[in-house]
Amino acid sequence: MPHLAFPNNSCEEFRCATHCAVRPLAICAELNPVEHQEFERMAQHVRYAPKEALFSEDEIADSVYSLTEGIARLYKLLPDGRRQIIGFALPGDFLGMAPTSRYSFSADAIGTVVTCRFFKGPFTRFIENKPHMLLRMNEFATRELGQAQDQMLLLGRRSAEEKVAAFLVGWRDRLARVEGVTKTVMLPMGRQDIADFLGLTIETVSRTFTKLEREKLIVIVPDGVRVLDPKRFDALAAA
Amino acid sequence: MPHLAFPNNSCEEFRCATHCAVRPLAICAELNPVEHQEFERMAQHVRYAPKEALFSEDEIADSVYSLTEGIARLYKLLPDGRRQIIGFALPGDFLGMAPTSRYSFSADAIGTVVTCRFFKGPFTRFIENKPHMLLRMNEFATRELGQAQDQMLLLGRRSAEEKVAAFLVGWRDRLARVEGVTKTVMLPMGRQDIADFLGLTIETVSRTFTKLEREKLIVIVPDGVRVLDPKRFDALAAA
DNA sequence: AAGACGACTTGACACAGATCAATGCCAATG
DNA sequence: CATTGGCATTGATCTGTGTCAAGTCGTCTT
Repeated sequence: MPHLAFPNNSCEEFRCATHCAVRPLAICAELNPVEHQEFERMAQHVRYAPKEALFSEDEIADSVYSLTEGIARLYKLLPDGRRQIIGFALPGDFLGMAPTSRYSFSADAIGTVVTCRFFKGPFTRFIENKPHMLLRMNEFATRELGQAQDQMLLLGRRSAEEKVAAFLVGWRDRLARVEGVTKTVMLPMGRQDIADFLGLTIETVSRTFTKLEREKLIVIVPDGVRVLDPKRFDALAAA
Repeated sequence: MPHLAFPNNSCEEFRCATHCAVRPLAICAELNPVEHQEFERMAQHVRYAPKEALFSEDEIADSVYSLTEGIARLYKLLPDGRRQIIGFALPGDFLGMAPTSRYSFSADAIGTVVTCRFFKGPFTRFIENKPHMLLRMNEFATRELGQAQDQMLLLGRRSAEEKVAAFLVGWRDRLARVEGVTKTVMLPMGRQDIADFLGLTIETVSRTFTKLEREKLIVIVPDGVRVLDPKRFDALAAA
């Protein structure tokens, strides 16, 4: 089970300020030292085992989370069990804001995950008189909304091959923000997760990977793919 | 061409404070009188003819908009012309926030539309030291994000019949917020718009309407549908 | 009133992707 | 080292929705 660049070493016993590798990306990036200390005091650092739930749809949304290590899958279910993954959360991502008092989706760990957890009451009191923090939350929400809109275009109007190509390009670019640029794209999630993210079946995802490999656009490696022809590949993802 | 309850009467010559029917729903609902007066001074009240663009994807995003009358369609295009409608904006909705300096989607009027337009510079300066305004923007963004996630589930995992039923139920409930509860659901958008919203073709949408009518769930009327069996209908939309 | 136009509906057929079923692969386990 | 169980792949077939092509209906134009 791969953890990408987010290893298993223990986190709880350190102050976030001194170790948190993704701080510049996270919601708390712009806090001054004194604010950050107060923020830290509100935080619980929580570790989750692979497949463990951070929270589930329809539960009372009492907490928000800043993901610091690992990757989470965010999804919604239909009553009959059909699943739509609405996103994968990376270190630095902020989770748990809901339009109602209950979570509007479920989140669980892929591999090991570590979060900073904040109870909503103290968190709300902390931010509500800090305009720069509110602006940052707005930035995060707006970026997520943009991603959601891109995904609607993908789900509604792209072919299976375009979906897979666009997914790999988008994932590669998001990984680059936390891992730096790499030649092979790590895929910590399974084929079923990719299928449920792209609105396809696992078989179609598998066939499409194979097809892209036959066409010499990618090579499939354990836990990832290597992109052979980034030019042609980006073109396929955009079209 | 229907305008629902948002008639064509001129708006520009009134102050928003004295006439704006959707003020309680809008971004500016919680401003105190003095703030609101300043806010008003920054606003241009702009009227758009049917099919006219408010703004287009990739343009420099110099303004934000509060929709006060009429309905707008928000969409993204692929290079080959495939279109995905990412939402329909109703009075009270707030448009134009983008994750970059350019609009991430296009918006144009369905029927006649009136907006309050704000240039981004003054708008940002106005809100950046008003926590209650920033909180309200967060609420709006979070609500929109929730809608986008529901739509991903719809696009990725629902059948054509479920898509159409869920669309009608969702639209009916959103209309109820501005128009009040009605027995017949007005549909100011055309079949092609509905198709591009649901990730279907116009033919499939048309056939599905006909099928729902044959099954005595709805009656198709000019510019809308009447829901006959709300119980059974809501069930279909949820499942 | 006749024509033209745009929006919608309907039918026949095609195909991308789903479904069903078998097989392969490998890591964990006793 | 054989067995198990979880993924992933591949093949054969089916089907929901797309595509193509007529139609219908209502409204606007002249």
